[in-house]
Amino acid sequence: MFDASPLTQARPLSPRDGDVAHLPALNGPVATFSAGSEIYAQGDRAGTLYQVAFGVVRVYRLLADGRRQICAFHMVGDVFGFEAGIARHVFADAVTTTGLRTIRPSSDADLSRELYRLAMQSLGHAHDHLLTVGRNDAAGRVAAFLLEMADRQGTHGEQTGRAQINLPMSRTDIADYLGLTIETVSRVLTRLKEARILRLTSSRELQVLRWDALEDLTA
Amino acid sequence: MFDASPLTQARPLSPRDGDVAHLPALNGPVATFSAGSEIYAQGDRAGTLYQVAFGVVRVYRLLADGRRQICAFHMVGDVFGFEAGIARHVFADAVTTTGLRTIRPSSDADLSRELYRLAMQSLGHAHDHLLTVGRNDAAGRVAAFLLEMADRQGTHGEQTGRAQINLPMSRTDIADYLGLTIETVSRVLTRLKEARILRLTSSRELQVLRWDALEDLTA
DNA sequence: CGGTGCGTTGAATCCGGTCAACAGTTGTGG
DNA sequence: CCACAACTGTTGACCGGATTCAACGCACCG
Repeated sequence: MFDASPLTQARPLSPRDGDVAHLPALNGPVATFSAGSEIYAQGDRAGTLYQVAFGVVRVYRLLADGRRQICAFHMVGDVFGFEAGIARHVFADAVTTTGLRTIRPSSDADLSRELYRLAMQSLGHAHDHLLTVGRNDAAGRVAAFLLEMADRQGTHGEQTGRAQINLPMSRTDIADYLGLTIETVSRVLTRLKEARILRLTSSRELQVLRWDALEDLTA
Repeated sequence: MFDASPLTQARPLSPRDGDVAHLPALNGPVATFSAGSEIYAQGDRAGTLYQVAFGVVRVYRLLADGRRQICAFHMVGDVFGFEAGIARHVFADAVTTTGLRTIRPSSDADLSRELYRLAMQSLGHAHDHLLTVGRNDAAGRVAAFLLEMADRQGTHGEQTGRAQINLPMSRTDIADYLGLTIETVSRVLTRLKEARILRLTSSRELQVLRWDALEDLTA
């Protein structure tokens, strides 16, 4: 459809760019959260940062009528919990059973430098995500989502067999991440299946048959 | 056309405490950019931060086919230019004639602490903006945009006469900020006029007659 | 078994996009 | 000064994609 010019790379910058942060917290104790349990809520006192040891976390904002916008999914190694002020202005809870290490920002120069870099990665991701939500149709958003998940699982571009992606989150979560409805997400996935771009091995697991086709969809 | 008012931005939703930053750069020289001129481009080497002395800046991402998503408008006092890595992954250029002071991040602890806070404000704004783009219809997005502009100009909630909002940017800019088309933006504005919620004094200036109605639209 | 949560599929509706024409403003040059 | 072009913004008609509403399949679990 469109050829991606080298300048305008729409590809999300993978959080693995600087790979998993080597933070002091990596040695700390791991707190376990069961699927669906709250990590923090809007209005809570901010300050603590978290690093995902295992599992998946969703960070989101809510509207009064229940509409939800998921800002990001956080997976192994990711650090989240950055806030501008004294209070949380987003919610965070565990998608699956999740282990977290807490980080208390110290005055250590090297540490805060590293945390700054990680926070800027969050900002970069937010910008990327804004682009996909604001300027892609339903198919493009789902494609972008799948490519992001593949990146995170290190299976992006792998040949058949290794091209497995598993989705730890529900259709509702995906829809709320992409600004769509669950029905639309479902329909796009079946259309991608019918177009031989994906193979849906189960509702939470799929195979990518044609990466290039997926990338074309994100335009 | 753009008066540099004292800018007492009292944010109702997100607690954006401590407005204009008191940064050392405030005393530095101001570089002037004419309307439309580029400040930096995607791929440029990152590192420099900027503070707006006067005027308006748009920060955006581009797709290969020209589609654009504006991430943020920056006005007097705002600091922008934060990046995760060594290279820019967004574009920035002047909407109107704009003056900028440059900030080179030093090792000063207090400065970096302040810059960290400002960077986190950018992250918070990105999350807010993602919510409006992802979970609001056209009217809700335009309403959210107008409320944001009013906040920035310190006219939010003011009675008739002071309820003037001026829009330094074109309809195209607004559309690319909200993930809409210029036609839709225009239609929403005329509908808001017909509903006696706004009064359009000119294409770049309007009056808010009913703030509550605007806020209801954002749901 | 029936209940519940999750996902898929279908049909009808509607909102926003697309295409097109037109109006208002600014700027340029004869 | 006027004529014209170029740009920006508005409005209309039509269309299509995403939502809405609804039914159904399926796995899991009491």
